[in-house]
Amino acid sequence: MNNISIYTEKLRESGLRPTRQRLKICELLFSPEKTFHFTINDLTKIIEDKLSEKISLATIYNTIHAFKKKGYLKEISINSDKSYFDTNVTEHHHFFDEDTNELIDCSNDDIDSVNIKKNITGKKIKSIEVLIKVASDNQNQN
Amino acid sequence: MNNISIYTEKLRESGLRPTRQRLKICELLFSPEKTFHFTINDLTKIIEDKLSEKISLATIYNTIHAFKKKGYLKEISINSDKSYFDTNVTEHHHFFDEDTNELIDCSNDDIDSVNIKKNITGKKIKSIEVLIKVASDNQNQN
DNA sequence: CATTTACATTAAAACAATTCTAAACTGTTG
DNA sequence: CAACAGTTTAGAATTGTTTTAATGTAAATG
Ligand SMILES: [Mn+2]
Ligand SMILES: [Mn+2]
Ligand SMILES: [Zn+2]
Ligand SMILES: [Zn+2]
Repeated sequence: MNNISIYTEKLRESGLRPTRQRLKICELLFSPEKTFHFTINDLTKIIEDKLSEKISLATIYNTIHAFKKKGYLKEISINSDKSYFDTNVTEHHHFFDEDTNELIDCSNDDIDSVNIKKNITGKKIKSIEVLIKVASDNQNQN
Repeated sequence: MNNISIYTEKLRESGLRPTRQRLKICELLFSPEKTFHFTINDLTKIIEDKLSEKISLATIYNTIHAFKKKGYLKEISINSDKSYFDTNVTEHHHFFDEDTNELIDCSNDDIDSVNIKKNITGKKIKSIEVLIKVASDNQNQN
């Protein structure tokens, strides 16, 4: 099947024209069968190294932000060093491996649903997400 | 009671000598009856404005990091713009008000305890924390 | 089809948070 | 007091991110 037209649609939905650069980014993000987590730096490296392409940082940031705004990507905050993005846009929880700095999806089967009994008055709950930090047993957790 | 000796002890425990600047920081962090959340920028502002003191940024960062390492402060990741710190070092959950960018402790009474059924093999769970993002009902959530 | 216009890409500059550096300072110890 | 270890500081450097402004591209207009 023609993925290009899917990417084109996603770009249009995000308010962007389907350019060569943006289609390349789409291919990296949306063609893998499995969802994954990445930083802008990861993505830039892949574009440079694996694709031997050159897409300017500004274009990468613009495109990623447009997708995030539209809901085609999710941003995950693990630490304040950098932003992580997630191609799995469903509401879900994460393990964060402090040894490897790796972010791993927590299947809904692996956790009981979280029940909030009392909310802030006048506010609506937008999301409930759990972050489980893990590390090797015999590790010094700084 | 003499808080100074408590602060001195905390500093020593964190591997730092009790200097005038560091004791000032201790007072701001540990004398309030209620715990609170702050950014380095918040803290710097308080020192400058309310205390009319001048403590260099480097000293502030050093001291906060030493306390964090020792476990006298906790770092909370909400977004990647800046780090939030918490004087409540117990494991607990947070509401984050997207309208005001305010971080609010979620009392343990307000949430059922989170039950993880399956963990990553060979890893130990270091913490389980829930982040509940809230916003005004009639708000555009970008 | 030529012209206008809107949108894109880019390199580089600007920016903000954080970390590092190196020199001056302080307090303790021999 | 002299030597030393640790501290403070201003400012420089670094890092991730955003903005700018010049140039390019391609859809829309007539
Ligand atoms: Mn950090
Ligand atoms: Mn952000
Ligand atoms: Zn995920
Ligand atoms: Zn808290």
